Amino acid sequence: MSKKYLVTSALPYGNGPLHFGHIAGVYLPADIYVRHKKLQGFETIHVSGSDEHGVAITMNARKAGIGYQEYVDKWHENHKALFDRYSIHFDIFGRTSSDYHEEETLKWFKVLYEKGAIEKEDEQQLQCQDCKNFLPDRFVEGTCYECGYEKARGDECPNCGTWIDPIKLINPVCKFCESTNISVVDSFQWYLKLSKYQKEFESWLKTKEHWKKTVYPYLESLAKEGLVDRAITRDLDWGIDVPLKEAVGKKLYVWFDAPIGYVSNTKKLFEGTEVKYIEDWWENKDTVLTNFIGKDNIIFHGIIFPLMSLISGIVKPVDELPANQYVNLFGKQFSKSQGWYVDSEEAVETFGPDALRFYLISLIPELQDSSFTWKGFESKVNNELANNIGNFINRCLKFYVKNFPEGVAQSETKDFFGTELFSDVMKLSKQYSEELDGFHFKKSLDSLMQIGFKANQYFSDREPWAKIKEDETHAKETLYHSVCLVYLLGVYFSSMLPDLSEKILEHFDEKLRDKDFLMAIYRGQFDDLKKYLSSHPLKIFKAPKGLVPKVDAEVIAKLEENFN
RNA sequence: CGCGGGGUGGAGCAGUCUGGUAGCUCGUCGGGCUCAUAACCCGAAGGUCGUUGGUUCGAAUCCAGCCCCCGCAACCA
Repeated sequence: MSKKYLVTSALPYGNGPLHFGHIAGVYLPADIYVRHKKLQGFETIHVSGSDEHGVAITMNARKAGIGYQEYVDKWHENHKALFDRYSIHFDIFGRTSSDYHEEETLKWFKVLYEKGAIEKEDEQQLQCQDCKNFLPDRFVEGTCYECGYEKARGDECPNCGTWIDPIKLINPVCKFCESTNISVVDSFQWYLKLSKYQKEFESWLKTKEHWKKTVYPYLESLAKEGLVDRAITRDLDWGIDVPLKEAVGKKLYVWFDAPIGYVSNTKKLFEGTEVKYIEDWWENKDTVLTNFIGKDNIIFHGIIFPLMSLISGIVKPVDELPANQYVNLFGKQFSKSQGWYVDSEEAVETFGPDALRFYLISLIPELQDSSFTWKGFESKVNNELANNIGNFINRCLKFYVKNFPEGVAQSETKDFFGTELFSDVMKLSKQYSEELDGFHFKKSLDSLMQIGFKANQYFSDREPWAKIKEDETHAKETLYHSVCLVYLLGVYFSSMLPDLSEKILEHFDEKLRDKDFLMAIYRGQFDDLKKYLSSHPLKIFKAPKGLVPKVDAEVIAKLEENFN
């Protein structure tokens, strides 16, 4: 049985716009990986959806003066539309406020509860007596009992760094309604007893030593400190009801149900088909489960959800966790409220998906934070994508159409597949593919750029513009081989820059755009192509136009002004 | 002494596990070419690899200390 790939992207929280950090850190690499695996011929699905529960959503919906559902509806549509503009494709993009998700989540709760992994525990917490909200962490501010700083949050004092116990805060203030009428109330919540499964976790984690060094050592150190039980219920009026009689008014904590969203959305994807979402995918030993996430999610995807999976036995735990670091904006974290922000929707409307995807790939923070700048965007797109790839395709196709409008037959030239050029390109494409398999997106893109460089070098060395006057056969061969390279570039770019790829391939015969045909070439199998070329002249139907438009320096200068 | 990551020519990064003349892309400078999106090709300059000390015939790479930056710290989704 050959492998199949179940790829998930962190469910975007339905609470605000997505910025370049989300795109470059999670969704873009996931999209590229999925396209890559599909092109290689593996059965692959990309699952994600909106994460629509939790306190932050209730707060912001109230602030916006609209209902919770209406609020999350809005962001769900917004995120979907944005992904579409960036050509980020999901096989399903569902939502956690749906019935099918609630059903799946309750199943998990029941199984975990029956296995003794969930227990009720008493606790004290702050409650605002005016708005009646419970006040965990940052929903309360007050004076630090260690250093006297007046704006200490319920989780941490920004002044002295003390880890705050909110109950001990002096003069607490409710962040929902600014009331100071706050009292300590006795309460109880249900806890996921992770500490009971320390051994199971450690032996599972040992099988993940190959995970990258920003992930494995971190998890290892957390395991060493000992797993901590976590409350998975909340006093809220939005979310999934805790399915226990004594839990009236309590909801499941958003982080309990969010990762289950991967499973529930898969279920939804195959609804009404023969496919069994658990047996065929989530439990299948041939499935490689990969979670694309940002570094803030490592605990949930590297400890909590894997343990929920191991304990419940409902699904198998994650296989690959290529978590990325953060993309900053001019060196500082994105912050909508402080205006340190770029509207990613406006950006893609202005520059199109190819340019942005290209730059964002180079920013994928695989091992360390990276930084978005408009100047960087301009220089990367113009100097590399446009000048190297765009210009090569342009110079080559224009020359070809002008001088050989009827195309060139293979019999008129030396066999392309026997050339050193071809074997060089094969080496690079193999590298490209292997780097992608290992989640090394930047290096992978490098290999593609190397193909572009080889192509330009070949074209220049052979001087077809001069040869055409004295030795037409020579020029013909150069162009024939160069056009073959253009075609290969079109094929290889289909995982990284699908829009550009399509634009390139549009210049070729319909047969050469056939999906199976492309997949074979992507995998390095050229029999079909050879057969086609032996019986058809390679013809380009139209001169290229605006394949990779350059980014306008003046537009960039204006955009850059906002960040001085 | 909370945890993790990072500090490599002007910029962005690879190399560190498995020590052995410091590598890539961009930029800069010089040359070539003119088919092409003032693009492309060839060549050159530019780094005591954060810092101090240690191990070694030899350290960016191993060990110890220190300095600086970023993130996380499990109820920020």
